[in-house]
Amino acid sequence: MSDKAQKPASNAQRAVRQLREMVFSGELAAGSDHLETELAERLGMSRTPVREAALLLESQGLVEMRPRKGVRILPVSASDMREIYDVLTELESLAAERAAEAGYSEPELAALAGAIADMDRALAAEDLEAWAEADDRFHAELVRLGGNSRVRMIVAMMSDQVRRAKASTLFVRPLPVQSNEDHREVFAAILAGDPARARRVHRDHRRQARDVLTGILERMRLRNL
Amino acid sequence: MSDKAQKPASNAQRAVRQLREMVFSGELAAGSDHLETELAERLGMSRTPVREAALLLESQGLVEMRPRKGVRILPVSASDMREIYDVLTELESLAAERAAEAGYSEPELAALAGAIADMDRALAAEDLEAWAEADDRFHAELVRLGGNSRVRMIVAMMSDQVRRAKASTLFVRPLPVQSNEDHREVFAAILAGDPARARRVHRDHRRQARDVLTGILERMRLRNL
DNA sequence: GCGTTTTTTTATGTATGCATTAAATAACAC
DNA sequence: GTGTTATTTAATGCATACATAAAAAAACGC
Repeated sequence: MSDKAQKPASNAQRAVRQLREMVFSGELAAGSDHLETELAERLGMSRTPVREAALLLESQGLVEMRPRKGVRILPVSASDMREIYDVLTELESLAAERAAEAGYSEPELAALAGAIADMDRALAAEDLEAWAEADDRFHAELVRLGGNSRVRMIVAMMSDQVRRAKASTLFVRPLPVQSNEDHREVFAAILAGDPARARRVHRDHRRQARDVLTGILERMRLRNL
Repeated sequence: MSDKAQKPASNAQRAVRQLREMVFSGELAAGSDHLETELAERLGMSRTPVREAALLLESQGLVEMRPRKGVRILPVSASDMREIYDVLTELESLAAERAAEAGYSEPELAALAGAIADMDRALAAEDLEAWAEADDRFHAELVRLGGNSRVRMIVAMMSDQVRRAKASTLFVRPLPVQSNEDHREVFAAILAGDPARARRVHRDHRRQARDVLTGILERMRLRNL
């Protein structure tokens, strides 16, 4: 059903993928600079595809290219996080509303229900990594159901930007019990075909998340993300 | 106060600017394909900076690069337009809300008021071009006042995508009398510090615009944008 | 003629070379 | 030693060369 990459895939594409991985894993630390030549060597290719990849990542807000300093991995501050969450809140709420309007049948919402179930399981087992993974899945699926490809793209972009910060704060946050409640309610509203409720609930859910996360970030400002 | 580009500006930047112009002016028609070499020649530079520019424009959704077909200028369909307006509606409404929360003083809102005045003038003179320009200015300023740099970027991106379509439909649309009313009301709500009203009014305004525009596009589907 | 295979053409993706210029270092005056 | 100027170093931005692969054209079999 899902064959990701059968074809060779260009070096530039590989560079994008690998650089993203390196940023998310922290192998390229936030705030650090890296010369094009250095990155090219590390990826085993010439500067050209690396440069193209860096340009793309720059347009996505993950890095910044400065004339002589190299590629800088952009840190994410608390105020960045607030901005990003505000965007996510608006666009995901829209997606929730649209999903509720679309009148999906229960089987069509299976993926969403699956993500919720996984989050419950993960929460019970106190497996935060698994919870975070299922949470991502829930939000991605919600946006997919919203049926707006531009919303999907923008949300993916913004999610990338918070991914690092989320990972670092995951174990500092309170157990996301309320979160699971919220997700269930969004799901119920979509299934019931109640757009206004879906929007409102999801909106409040995201606002909540934003405040928790930015609060933590402000408190632990020592280390950059 | 505002010096755009004193320094030489790289070829790649020039390529971005010029290609954008060419797309907006229709010199590069929607749906048409252009080889990198051809564009490079037209811009008087080598393929490298042209390619970088095209890559950027691709990430902004203006063009698409297909392996052997060249750079394709993406057409904007009615359903694209609906997607884009939905995004604009959400994010600009947020900006309006935040602007109202910020409690700007009247002088700080001068640019916004200026845009509204210009729109009134243009409307009275039935100068639609001038009206469209002032309308753009109003929306850009509103988003600036919202104070979220990511919202600003995304809105700018989406606005670019509709710019061509707006130009083509400008003279088919009814005179935007209601539009001016709406803008004045959004302004009043911001000045009065009433976030909920600013959001609601702007939201309705955008929805309205979306329906008008997509309606027209669906009716005149003959020519691509 | 028409379908198939071979050859040719050509656009891209990538590597590489090089001029430019910013930064760093050294030289120097005092 | 410190502030200034000259020199060196090195990273980028761009041009260019080239291998690859896809499409177009030609050759061919029947």
